[in-house]
Amino acid sequence: MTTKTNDPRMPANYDPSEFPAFAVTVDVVILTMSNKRLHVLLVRRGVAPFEGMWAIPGGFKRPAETLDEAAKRELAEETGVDSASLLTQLGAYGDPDRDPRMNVVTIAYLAAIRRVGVVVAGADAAEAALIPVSEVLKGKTELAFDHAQIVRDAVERVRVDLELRGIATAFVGPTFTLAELRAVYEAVWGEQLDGANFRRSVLAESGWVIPTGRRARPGSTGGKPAELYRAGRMWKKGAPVRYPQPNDTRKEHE
Amino acid sequence: MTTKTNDPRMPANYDPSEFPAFAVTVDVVILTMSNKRLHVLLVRRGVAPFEGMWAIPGGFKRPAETLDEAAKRELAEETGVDSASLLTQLGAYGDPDRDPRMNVVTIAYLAAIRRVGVVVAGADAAEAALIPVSEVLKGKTELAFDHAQIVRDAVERVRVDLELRGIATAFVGPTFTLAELRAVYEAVWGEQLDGANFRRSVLAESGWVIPTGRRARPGSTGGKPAELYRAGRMWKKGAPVRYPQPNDTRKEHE
DNA sequence: GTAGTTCTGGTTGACAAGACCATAACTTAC
DNA sequence: GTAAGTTATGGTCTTGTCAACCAGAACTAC
Repeated sequence: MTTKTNDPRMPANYDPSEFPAFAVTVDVVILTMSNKRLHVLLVRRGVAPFEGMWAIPGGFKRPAETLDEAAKRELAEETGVDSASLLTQLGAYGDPDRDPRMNVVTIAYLAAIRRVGVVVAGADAAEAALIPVSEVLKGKTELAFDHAQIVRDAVERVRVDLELRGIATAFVGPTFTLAELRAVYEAVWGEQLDGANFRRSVLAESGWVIPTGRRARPGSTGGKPAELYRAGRMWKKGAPVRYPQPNDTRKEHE
Repeated sequence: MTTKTNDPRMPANYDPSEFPAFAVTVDVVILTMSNKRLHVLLVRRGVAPFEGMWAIPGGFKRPAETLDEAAKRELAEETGVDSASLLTQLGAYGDPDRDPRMNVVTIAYLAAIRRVGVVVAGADAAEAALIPVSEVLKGKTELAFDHAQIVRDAVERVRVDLELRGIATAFVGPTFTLAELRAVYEAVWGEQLDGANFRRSVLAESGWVIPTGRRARPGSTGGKPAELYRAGRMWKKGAPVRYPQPNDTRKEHE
């Protein structure tokens, strides 16, 4: 047992020159849409511990960089993307035994990217792949360390930020149809949204999406070609689309 | 010396046994209501650097404790409160030069307490006091390190969590009147709220506040004695009180 | 007693949002 | 070519929510 929950030698007041040393890593939960489902980029660990298991990419923070810079670097190393449309801090994870080797505090970041270009397997990673988040949430894909919890936290964060800040455009391309945008909401929330009402809500907030005047090519199944939009500036407050609240007054057939 | 801000020998791929060492501190932004205004508990630093300046309390994380435990410990050491009504992680701060002595990554926590009991000046702190947050936000009270930014982030967090999760009961006593609860919202948001509408909104959410049947003593200015409530369980989703949206700015588009 | 203050319940009007329908513009199948 | 299917987009209707406002109740101070 390596746990020393109560170390009697630990003084109540620390001497600044004699602090406990920690390793600090910055890990990034990289989310993207693929095939109408939310996916997370995972790497298969090539080294112990948890060798052979899936994990979210990351690495040690360098002393001369900020946390944001470290996250940006990790994202670029892993995907080749150098400018994420969304990259925010998610939280810190520092349980004593989360890494069996040593004391590690991890700062987790959340990244949303439009499309994964090259998926690079780094030095510690034997393989990299996009895994549906549902597989992770259901526990069908086990992750190393406490990374499953981190992914759960990341998805929950996306769910509320989608409603609160409307970060949906981070998941689609530079131009997109409203159906594509709606697919992001539906994938993250797991709810069907009415196309007409969605359109009205999104367009009501001026400056959120901007029509380009051009039209998309209809899909192979036909249909009226949709107008193409591009992302406007982001919100100041409130969001155009709300998470559907079950109306108790709806008809109760069965 | 342990500070090596730029080590050219740092390889791109780290060896796990040779990671850069960081000090990890856990600092707590302790907020409370006093005299109808939001206050933050600050300590005056007794040691260099920033000796004599105000700072938020905190200390080094111990290897055997979790981050949450560390925050709880710091809060107890500083205030004597052992069970905060609200204690959540706020974010991580790790800019390279935020501490001139060495590489320090700080995990900031946000605590809301009902009343400050004993304010203890610790080993590093010569003095402790409650300062109105407005003084910090306006820059009238300068803080050590990047603590001013941390306080700003904490207040912003409270503003949205008040709406999203209804954490207002964390700031009032075990029993309270609706006017007291309303004062929390008004202090944090800086907006006047209609008493009747506030009451309706709060009571609409069942289980959020529970009437005790007793009545408070009217204040010295008279008035009908208000009913006393106690906090129920917290929310699952949505909040009973929404941030007032100015209706006139809503019809700009078109 | 009257005046002032606070709490509490009621009403109303504007607006937001979901359910649903209708039509337009494309596809493929025949 | 026509018919059928699919998607986008605009419309209507109904319901619920919320802020503004009003009125009365219950206290204190004088």
